[in-house]
Amino acid sequence: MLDAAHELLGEGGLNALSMRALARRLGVTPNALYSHVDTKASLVDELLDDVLEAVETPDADGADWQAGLRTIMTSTHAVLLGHADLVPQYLARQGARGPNAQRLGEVMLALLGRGGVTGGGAHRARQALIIHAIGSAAFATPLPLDGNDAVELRQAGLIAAFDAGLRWLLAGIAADVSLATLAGAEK
Amino acid sequence: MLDAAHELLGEGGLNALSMRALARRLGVTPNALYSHVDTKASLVDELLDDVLEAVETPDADGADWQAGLRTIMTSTHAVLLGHADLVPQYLARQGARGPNAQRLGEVMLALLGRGGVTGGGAHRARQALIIHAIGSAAFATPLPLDGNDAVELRQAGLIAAFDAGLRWLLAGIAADVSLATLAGAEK
DNA sequence: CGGTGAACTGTACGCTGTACATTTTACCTG
DNA sequence: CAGGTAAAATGTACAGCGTACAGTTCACCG
Repeated sequence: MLDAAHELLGEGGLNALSMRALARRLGVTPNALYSHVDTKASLVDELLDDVLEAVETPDADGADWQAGLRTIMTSTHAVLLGHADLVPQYLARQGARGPNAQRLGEVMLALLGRGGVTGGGAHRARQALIIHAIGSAAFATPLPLDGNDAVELRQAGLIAAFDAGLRWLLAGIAADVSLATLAGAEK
Repeated sequence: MLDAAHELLGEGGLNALSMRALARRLGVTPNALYSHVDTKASLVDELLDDVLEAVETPDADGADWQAGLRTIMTSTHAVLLGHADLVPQYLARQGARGPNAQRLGEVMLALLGRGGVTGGGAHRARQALIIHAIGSAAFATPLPLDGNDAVELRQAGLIAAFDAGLRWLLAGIAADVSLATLAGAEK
């Protein structure tokens, strides 16, 4: 059933994913779906988290924590770009409901911790990174009226902007750590 | 009519804003609305841009361009927080359709230019800042199931995270300018 | 006074999510 | 193999949605 839902989403976007269309595809009456799913919103939540399974998680114990974060955020961004319809929903859900999202969040915290970012600072840093990744993907959602070629051109620029923003954020986070270290050394 | 739409939005969120409900409030049949508005989506677009009128625009020729950007982004963030329902839509629209949004975007470019950020770099910087502001607001959208007190507590943390991210971005943007200046001096 | 355009109405279509009571199906236990 | 039980699917139904279409009212201007 989730498979069929993903198919519909891929073929006709979020508009094509109605309970009735999904039931039709499965050769079943619409209400049968409610034996497997509480509500349409929760269905979308599941789809949302499914998508994140494709995100590439770096080894949390690797050498360079910043590179690790860059990998995970870039991969998240790329994956979300492939599911533009879902992204606005995602932000409103704080991107943190399903198990996959949770796993990614924990890897991020671990990486930050290995860089010396802990406690409230780590949560703030993680949130800024998440917002940047999801927000950038949402920004790339093609408007219905744009042509296909125009879309691709725009996407190249958007990816460059994503990359620049990601570097700024990571640099800022790392700089804060240095500051804290210096302040600690002074004591 | 836009006033009535804003009222509905304020009272019952996006769910309460249906063409039929709006018509009811105006004492009119639903179809009468289509003499004033192309489609519901375009109505929402207008509402969206209306909201941005409240954003505080600093003097683009003021002393400190970074402070100016901080003001405009913080104000945007605060304004959007008051209209949580609209924010996800906003991101998907690239927040750049209406005249108010356009005006804000130009002020941002002007401020960046005064800091020596120009060309493609300025567009990337602006985009990162916009994404951060809108994305942070979207992240703060209260989930239906949360209690009111829990929401307010969370919002305090979210605003702190917004602030931290904003500083990181600005610092990164400013640092890039210094680098470019140094590189230019070397030539 | 006649005409023109905007505003509005009534009717209608096809779609949405989902509640309720009922029936079919699959499986486990005695 | 028989009987019970729980999951799954069904038919019917409701209230709502956005909006297309054709026709009417009405204010205003030449």
